[in-house]
Amino acid sequence: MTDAKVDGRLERGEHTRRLILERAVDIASTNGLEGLSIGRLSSELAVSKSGVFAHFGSKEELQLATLALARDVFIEHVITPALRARAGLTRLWELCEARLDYMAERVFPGGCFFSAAATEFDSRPGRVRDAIVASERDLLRFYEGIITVAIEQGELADDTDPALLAFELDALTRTAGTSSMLFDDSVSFTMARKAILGRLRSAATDPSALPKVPK
Amino acid sequence: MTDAKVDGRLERGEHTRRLILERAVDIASTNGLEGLSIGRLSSELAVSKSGVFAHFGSKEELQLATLALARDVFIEHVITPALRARAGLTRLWELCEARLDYMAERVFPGGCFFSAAATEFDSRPGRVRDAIVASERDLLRFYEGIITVAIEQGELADDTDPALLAFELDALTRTAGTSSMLFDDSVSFTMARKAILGRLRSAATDPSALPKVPK
DNA sequence: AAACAAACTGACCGTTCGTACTATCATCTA
DNA sequence: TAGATGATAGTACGAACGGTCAGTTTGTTT
Repeated sequence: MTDAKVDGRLERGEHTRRLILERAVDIASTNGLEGLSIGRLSSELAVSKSGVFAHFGSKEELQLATLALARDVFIEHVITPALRARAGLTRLWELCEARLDYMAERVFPGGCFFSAAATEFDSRPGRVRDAIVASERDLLRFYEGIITVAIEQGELADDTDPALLAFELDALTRTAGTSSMLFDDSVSFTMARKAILGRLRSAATDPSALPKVPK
Repeated sequence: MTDAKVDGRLERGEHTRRLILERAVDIASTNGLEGLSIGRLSSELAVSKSGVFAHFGSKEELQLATLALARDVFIEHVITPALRARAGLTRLWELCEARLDYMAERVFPGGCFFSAAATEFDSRPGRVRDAIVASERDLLRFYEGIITVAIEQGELADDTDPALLAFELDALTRTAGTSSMLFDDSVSFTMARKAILGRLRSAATDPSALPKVPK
């Protein structure tokens, strides 16, 4: 972001900041953003508590920074792969697949970071909540944009409601993630894939453009 | 449960226990089961901390008792109304409606208690998690049982997969709840209703038996 | 080598956490 | 009315919390 880099290498401060945040996302993914504590971070990283604290100035700022890193990771694992696919229905399906894979891969040890953060802060005002809301809204908008293109390209039926379809695909994917954590199995992913494919085929003008629904 | 009642009235101990737990579910619904603290409970209720503590013996036991009360409330607002409806497709639709209503009514100030608890504990072993898993499994089984009856009654297509349809309906409903909290609006419920009706009509042998999909 | 700023440490503050132990209180029975 | 029993209060504990601050280390610049 800033001029923190000096010929490709991170400054000292920026380096430990990264170390702290990488551990922070792991802790927060299992213990929640509120369960994330500066003391635990410092002891696990063998860094003084005040050293950790100095990087952020407040716990809220630490939470926001943690959220920002998690967002970067999400973009890298989900958004970017989708953008590599051909615009329209292909990209939509790739987005669903990439997000399911990202959840199955356990990129964060505690499951999808944003699903956890969203339910944790959905009834608690503040800047952290605002940031989460913005992220979730962006994600839904991203779905909707892709769906709109698919409609314009004639791949999805004219009467498809982009916001509604986005909601449905998001719900199925999101729930698959938490269910797989809760029940500690992967059948949720299989079901989500079936459900998503079924829904897309029912909205597609040419269902054969999509992978077959697995039995 | 036990002989705590004496001719219809609660014993002294059982009475304050209720008071404590009723406040506990409210706090936990917004702050999480881990964010629930004995100290806060005691100060808000003007009861000594040790007085609160004595009822449960440990925080974990308090969490389990809170969960049990939340479960009772859920059953009262969702399961019981569904059971009043005619078995089969009617009951299935009533279950979805009742659960959406229960979320829209904000029975708990922090949104659906179980959705929050599930994501909070989905990666944290212990008795609390076990209890949550059991509840969620019971709920899915309840869906599946109703779906199976609807198939047997010829209301849903023979090739309907009960577990898959249960997963889909649960996902749409659950996500509507957290989305409505997060975005602070009610369009999520409208979308969930549309999506659920659309899905049920596609699986129903006689779609006209279901309410019309609202525009 | 001196100077300087940024990074980091260690000790400490006040508060709250869960939990323990003992004493007091209310209620019912003998 | 005396005693027993269970419910609640009071106090204290060690640990962890977020946060402060003065001082030391480190790396760069001159």
